[in-house]
Amino acid sequence: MRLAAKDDARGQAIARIAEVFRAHGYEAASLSLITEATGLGKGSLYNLFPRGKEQMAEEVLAHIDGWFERHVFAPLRDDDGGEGVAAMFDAVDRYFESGGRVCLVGVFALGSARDHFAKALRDYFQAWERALAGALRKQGFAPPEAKQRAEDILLGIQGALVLARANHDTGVFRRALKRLRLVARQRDAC
Amino acid sequence: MRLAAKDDARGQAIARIAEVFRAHGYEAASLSLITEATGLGKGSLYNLFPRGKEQMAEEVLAHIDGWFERHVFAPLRDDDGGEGVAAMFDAVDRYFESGGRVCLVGVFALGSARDHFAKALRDYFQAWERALAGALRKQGFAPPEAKQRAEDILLGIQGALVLARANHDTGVFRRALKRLRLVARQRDAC
DNA sequence: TCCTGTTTGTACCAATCGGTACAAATGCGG
DNA sequence: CCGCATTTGTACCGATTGGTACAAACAGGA
Repeated sequence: MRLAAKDDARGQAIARIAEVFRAHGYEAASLSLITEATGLGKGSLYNLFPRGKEQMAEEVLAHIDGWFERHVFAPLRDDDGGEGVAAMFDAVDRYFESGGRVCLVGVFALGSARDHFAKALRDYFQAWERALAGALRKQGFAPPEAKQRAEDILLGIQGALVLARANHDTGVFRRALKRLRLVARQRDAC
Repeated sequence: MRLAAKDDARGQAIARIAEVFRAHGYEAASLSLITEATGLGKGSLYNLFPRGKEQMAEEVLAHIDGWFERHVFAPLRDDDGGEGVAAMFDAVDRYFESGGRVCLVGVFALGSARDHFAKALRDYFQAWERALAGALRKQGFAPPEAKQRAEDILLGIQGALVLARANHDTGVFRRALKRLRLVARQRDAC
């Protein structure tokens, strides 16, 4: 098999595995679920990821981090006008399917897998918060204010995902996102 | 054993089991973990909870719901001045140990256990939101505004718990709670 | 003190867990 | 078309899963 094809297979597998982890958490994502979701047997799975489930989770986290780096963090950092923040909200809305999809990093953070992947989880949220705070500063917010608002926005997104999933209602997420867009713009919003 | 003593044993067991579910989620909370945490063997466990893990989770959820009903929802409903909302924030801060303890209902909501306990999860958040919205209306907020702010406060608490746990930092939770207290009071806050 | 119903520890169950071994199937370079 | 390395399916491993069976230990009432 060509190298590019192998990378393709890896990429597809990682995407499928990510959805299993997202829906079930780390511990409950059994190899049989992963086998079913990917169509790959144990042989293939352990050929692609010799260190097993742990490596799968690491690569899934790296994959997500890469996606956010490309579609969220980088646009925020390269932002000159105010369109970086707006782009972030658009990307977030698409990524989480307006609250129908949950945050894998949040799922890992709440479970007992947190300790094992502590660094990745922390890095993800910190990178996000720093990029967002930077963009808010460029919009004229004072540094402490920008940092506080960035934190509030991240926290609002995560909370909205929890409530949306608990209530089987994506409306919560959509309303929250609309309000958080204002928090990032208006000087007098909370 | 006297009936009161049996109820005592049940109560203690439920509290211990709750912490296991809280720390590990539903699927990953194995009977051996529960045995260890409670000091009760399988015999005792299945004597107290004949339907096994499922029943334990149900009773844990009911126990939590009862606690919030007594310490949060009822004070909110009986509120005449503004002290009901303040009491809620105090109770929440204590209960979640300033972000050091996670929300079991949130953990269940994010995991695959959500579908099995869907009603309990939904009821918990809806009861909370309604009680809080009612208290906010009594403080003079228009009904839609009160509902929106209640939702934002719940969502903020859940999000703060996720971030606090991901970052190993209870500061996020404390800052969020301070800000949310303002959201419940100030007319011009977001 | 005996009797009876409850509580508890232990052995056991089939099923599944994550992971390994390895031979057969596969695909590519020559 | 051949030879060789990679990829894959399958059988298997010990450990652990949630749950059951049941006899021994225990309790309180008479």
